[in-house]
Amino acid sequence: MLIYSEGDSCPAIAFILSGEIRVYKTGTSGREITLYDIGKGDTCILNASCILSGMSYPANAVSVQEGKMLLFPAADFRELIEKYQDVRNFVFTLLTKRLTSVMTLVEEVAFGRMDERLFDYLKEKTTDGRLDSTHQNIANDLGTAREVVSRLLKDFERKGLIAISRNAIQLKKV
Amino acid sequence: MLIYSEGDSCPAIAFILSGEIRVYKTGTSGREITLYDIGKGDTCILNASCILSGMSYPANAVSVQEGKMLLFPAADFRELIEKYQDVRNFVFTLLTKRLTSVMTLVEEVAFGRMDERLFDYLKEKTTDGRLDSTHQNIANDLGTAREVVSRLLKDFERKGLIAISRNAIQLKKV
DNA sequence: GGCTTGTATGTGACAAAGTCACAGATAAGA
DNA sequence: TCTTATCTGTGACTTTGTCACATACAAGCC
Repeated sequence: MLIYSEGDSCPAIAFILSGEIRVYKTGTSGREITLYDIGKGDTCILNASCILSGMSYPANAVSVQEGKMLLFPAADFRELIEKYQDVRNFVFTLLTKRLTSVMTLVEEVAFGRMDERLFDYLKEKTTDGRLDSTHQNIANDLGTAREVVSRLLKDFERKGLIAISRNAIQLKKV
Repeated sequence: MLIYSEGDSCPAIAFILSGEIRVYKTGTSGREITLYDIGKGDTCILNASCILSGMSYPANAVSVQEGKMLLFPAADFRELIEKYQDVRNFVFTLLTKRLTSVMTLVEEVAFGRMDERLFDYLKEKTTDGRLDSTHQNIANDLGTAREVVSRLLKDFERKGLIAISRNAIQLKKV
């Protein structure tokens, strides 16, 4: 489900109680790239920063896994920020973490090789050696084309690193 | 002059009085990409956020044009933040702007065509239709290789869009 | 002037990644 | 079983990045 689109204003700040949200950018050709995921216990900090700076939401957010979130009205959140130092520190820290992680993403996209990025992705996203996803979804996370993912995965399979089946990839043990 | 390297800690926050600073990332192959520039009146917000979150500097910063900056000790800055709402708003807003601009950079690097990015760069960096820079410096800003910039500029020249000379590019009027 | 040295630019050949077009394969329902 | 939608595979071609090397230009020195 779509939660925010680029250019939206933020009437409230969301604290994620369960589920998972993907924050991503879209290119003209229809390709997508995931900026980061937010899950249980996280706050959509982009939300917070929009509220505090009065700017509009600069990306898209969509729920990957259904879940619940607490929506805290913008005005009340501003009050919290004014009153409690801990809240301020929490927000500053999270904002810095996101800025840092997005900077690292720039580096990876600009200089990283696709095969390495894909393999790292598999290692990270896999649970018990298994990832249930389509090549298209993987491509949307990495910011590349579906065909590129399909080709590289086929290479990995030929090298005996993984096993491919429809909607799933099995990472083989070394 | 190198100001910060990736992993440095931040003992103070810098307010730029004159000159210009380039914040960039480096890849393993030696290629570079500029994340953003900061100039007169700007604050190195990455600095601020490191101070407030206790993290280390996640990029490199180097002075492009010599100038002066006011260094404000970290502890004093923390006090300022606690006392004045205006300072907090200033920091939140700047942090959000940077996060937004770096997100946009991800989009450009992931989906943009190099010829378009280069031409936009020329239009932006040019003063009175002239840019004094080497192909290598341009490549370092855009996150590509020198050869790519040289080739594309040659194409532009053949199309009559620019004139190339050593250390300078002249943008022709349409 | 010519010579040397360093920096900047040009270019061909090849590798990696993205685009386009289409062929099969598989799953889900009617 | 048949139809339809989704997912995956692949060849041909373009764009971008890498490597190797050839010029070209500027500045200082003899």
